[in-house]
Amino acid sequence: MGRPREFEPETVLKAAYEVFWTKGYEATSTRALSEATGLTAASIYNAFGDKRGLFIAAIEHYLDNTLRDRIARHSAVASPAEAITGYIRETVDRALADPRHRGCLLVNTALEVTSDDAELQTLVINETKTISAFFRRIIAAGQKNGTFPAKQSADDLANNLMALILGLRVLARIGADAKLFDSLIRPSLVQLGLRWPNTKIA
Amino acid sequence: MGRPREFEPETVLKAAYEVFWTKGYEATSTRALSEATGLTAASIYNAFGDKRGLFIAAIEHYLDNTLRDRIARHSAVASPAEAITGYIRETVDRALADPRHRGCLLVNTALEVTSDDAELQTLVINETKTISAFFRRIIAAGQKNGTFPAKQSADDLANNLMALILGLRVLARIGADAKLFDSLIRPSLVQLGLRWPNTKIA
DNA sequence: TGAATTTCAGAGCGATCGTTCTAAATTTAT
DNA sequence: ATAAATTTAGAACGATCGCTCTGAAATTCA
Repeated sequence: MGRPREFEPETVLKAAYEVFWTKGYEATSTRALSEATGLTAASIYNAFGDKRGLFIAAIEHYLDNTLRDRIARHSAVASPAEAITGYIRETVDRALADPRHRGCLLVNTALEVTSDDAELQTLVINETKTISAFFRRIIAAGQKNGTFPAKQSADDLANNLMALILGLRVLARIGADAKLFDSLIRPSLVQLGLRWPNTKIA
Repeated sequence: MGRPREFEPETVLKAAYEVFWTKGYEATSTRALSEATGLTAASIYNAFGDKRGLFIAAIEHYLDNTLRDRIARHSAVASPAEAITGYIRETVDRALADPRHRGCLLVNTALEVTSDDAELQTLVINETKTISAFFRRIIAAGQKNGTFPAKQSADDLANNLMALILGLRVLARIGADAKLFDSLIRPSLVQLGLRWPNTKIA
């Protein structure tokens, strides 16, 4: 019944989050979204309700493509040590590879939009919980099999890494370099008994 | 020569950064700034050039009042251990005391405005350097007099703390609680040989 | 006192904002 | 075929945006 949509939701959401990621929520106009997605304003409002609705859908798609995907891949790694260093390595490399220093859409959003938006606030909170839960699982497993020292709780160590990642994302946004990333990561890994080799410059 | 200004620059800048802090740069209208400062649009543009000019002046004033002031006060403390725990304690307490979860204006700005604004980008970068320089001074002194272990470089430890503070500010913005703050801070302090007591709930 | 100078108040500028409307196009169900 | 349903395109809506203009008020130097 009715005329079918002419666009692929995934393509549209990808295009949309790229714009939001680059310019921020407030600075992104609905016209810019029309241009980037190829949809007219009517189609956007028909499918997503309003600008904020598209934003939330786009963020969810972003999280599936980046953060959640990354956690899933590194959760499947056999060694706890490799899971953690691999995850952080990938985060750093991605940050260094982005010439536009866009940081993390989730973190950017957290700071720009959430002050009086409870729904977005919980969305961001839940993702930070997802990150520290990932770290906690790996660390607990590593402590159990003796890879990691067990003097501190897996909870504390995981939250410490999670906050460090958030800080790293802030620094990524303002264009920090490999040397700084390596430096700030090292201490938090040392206490897990891990070495953090310097990032090789491409 | 000419009519004198009727406003106190400090009062105006304070009122301005309160608005920017609460709503973000893009979401703050010049009319909101007029209302908050008590100045007419003409006066604002006369004194600060444009919205961005007022923003930069307001940020500078904010930094003097908060971050730089805090660093100065804790730099003057005799014991390196107290300097560091005191600084972090104050940061956490401030975050917990703000019912509006405004986080840090500097960090909020870093993520919202800087993507293609070189001037603001350097402003933010310089402040992160100020923070880690503060930590580095204290840690180096503590390592020299034997308070802190010297196995890791003061540079790495300082950058680690600085990034942790940035992450903490992100979490403050989305309303994290004392338990999470305590948890994430503890590991980075343990490796300095410091204890981090749980925040007492007021 | 009278130019010169600067600030203030408030209306108003064009541009752009998020959003909606009208109507044509395209489909499914009868 | 035809009715019902939905999506498209593109113009257009009122509101608000950052900013400026006009002219009166307030000061300093002569």
